[in-house]
Amino acid sequence: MTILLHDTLTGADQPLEPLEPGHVRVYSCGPTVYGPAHIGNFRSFLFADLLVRHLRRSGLRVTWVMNITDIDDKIIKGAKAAGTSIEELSERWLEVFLADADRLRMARPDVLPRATAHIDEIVALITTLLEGDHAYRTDDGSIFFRIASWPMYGRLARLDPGEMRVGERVIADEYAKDDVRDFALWKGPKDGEPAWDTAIGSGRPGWHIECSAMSMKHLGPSFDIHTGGIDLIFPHHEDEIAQSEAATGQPFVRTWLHCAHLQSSGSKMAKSVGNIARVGDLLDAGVSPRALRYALIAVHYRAPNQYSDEALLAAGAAVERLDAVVNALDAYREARADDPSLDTALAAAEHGFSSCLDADLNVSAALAVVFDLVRDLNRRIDGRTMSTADAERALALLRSFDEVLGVLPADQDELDDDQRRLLDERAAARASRDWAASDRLRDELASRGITVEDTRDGQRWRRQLEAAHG
RNA sequence: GGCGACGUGGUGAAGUGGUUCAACACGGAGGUCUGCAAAACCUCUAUUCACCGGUUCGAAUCCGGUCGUCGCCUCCA
Repeated sequence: MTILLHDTLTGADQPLEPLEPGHVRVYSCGPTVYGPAHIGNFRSFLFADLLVRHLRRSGLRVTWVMNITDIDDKIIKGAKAAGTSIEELSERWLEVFLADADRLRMARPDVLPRATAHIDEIVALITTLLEGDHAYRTDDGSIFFRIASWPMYGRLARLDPGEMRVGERVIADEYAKDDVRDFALWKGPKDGEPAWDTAIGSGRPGWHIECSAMSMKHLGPSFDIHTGGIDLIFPHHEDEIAQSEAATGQPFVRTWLHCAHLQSSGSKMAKSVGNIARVGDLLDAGVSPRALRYALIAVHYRAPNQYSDEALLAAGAAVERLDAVVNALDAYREARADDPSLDTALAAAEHGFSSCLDADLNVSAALAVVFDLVRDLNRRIDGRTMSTADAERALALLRSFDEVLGVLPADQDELDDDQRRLLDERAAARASRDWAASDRLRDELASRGITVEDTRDGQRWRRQLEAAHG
């Protein structure tokens, strides 16, 4: 089926038609590594992750690029404050970002290009813009993009350049720009700031130009999908379009995808609002990374996602429901003929799940399909109507869904020797109907993070939903 | 001031003209099963979709208005 995606530029759902059939090129605006990303940032990264995972599960090859901004005002300021070098600071926070991303099970992008490693490409791009008279130099060695040279400016954000209030709240003559709306491609050298000596002079790259340079370097002058948070539409992505298309004369991006904000206590999660939560802090406090991931991806990407402790608890409960059915299917043994009605149910669920995600990544509806299937499977488990092979096929489908969702426990999860011994002892105690010992051992295992349940298939165990166990 | 998104139950949240359209998850109340639990299952938990008009045989879904919320216009995922 056709995959439809809601393009910010046209405001319409567009069928995904990769420039190279079967191969989708995706660029996502990544983090500025000057401190720990908050979970609002991760909502947008995980939305891209969900997209990439769904495309791959749909049989498409995906090249996913996510930039790392490792030079900018905040990093310079942060390094100064911390008394370390810019390289040390950005390296440190890049590691934290990757660790957080791993813990939230974000697929690792195929390329994680860094701005400081692409100075040549940035300089080349700016040179082209200068030659085309789309850019100009100022006395301090800075180079600006000339918005007046690009009539399409404002299309993405639906802003009329003449009506824009840009400049009202900034010092308009700070850089002696021709027009207050013009934006910096290259920032001239300043005392105490890093600078690169290049063909266009000494200085450092502006923020917008790095994304143009790196996306086109790794994905070509035109590529399929560019993602980011809704707050990047203007000016960041607007500027990317202007400078990229002015330089290449080719359409930059086919489909622009923007996710709405993660909200907390009524407004968007942002450092300046002071309502941020961080991955590391939450996990240290015992929040399950799988529950956190679920909470961040379960709402349609274009709708604001209300984050709260309550939402996190609800997400955890939903994940546990999935854990329970996976566990039950795993333990299920029944020597009987296959139930032909199961395949019908599985096929319907597969179709429903894929269709929902095809429709502009409607993950809420896809999850509804999953939970409908879960209820059906639980009924079949209770009724012992499936064969062992049926249960295996059902489990395989749930694991297949999880290729996109990424919230199920790992497949090959094993108890350690100590836990295994306790579980075996408990089985023996139960065989001799020693309930006191059985209950004591159950408590013992619970204190080690293992929940034990008794079923017709014998003891069934699963890990409690905690950070340490994930 | 300009632009954009949106207002569905106790909470989060699907659904954008009619065939279960009020999904799904969480929470809550009962019940079944169980040595006890847990999990699971069953029943119940919005005659109603911000409000007011209109279009239509028919609207949560389309149109107009009102009120309200959020976002962008400035670094920002």
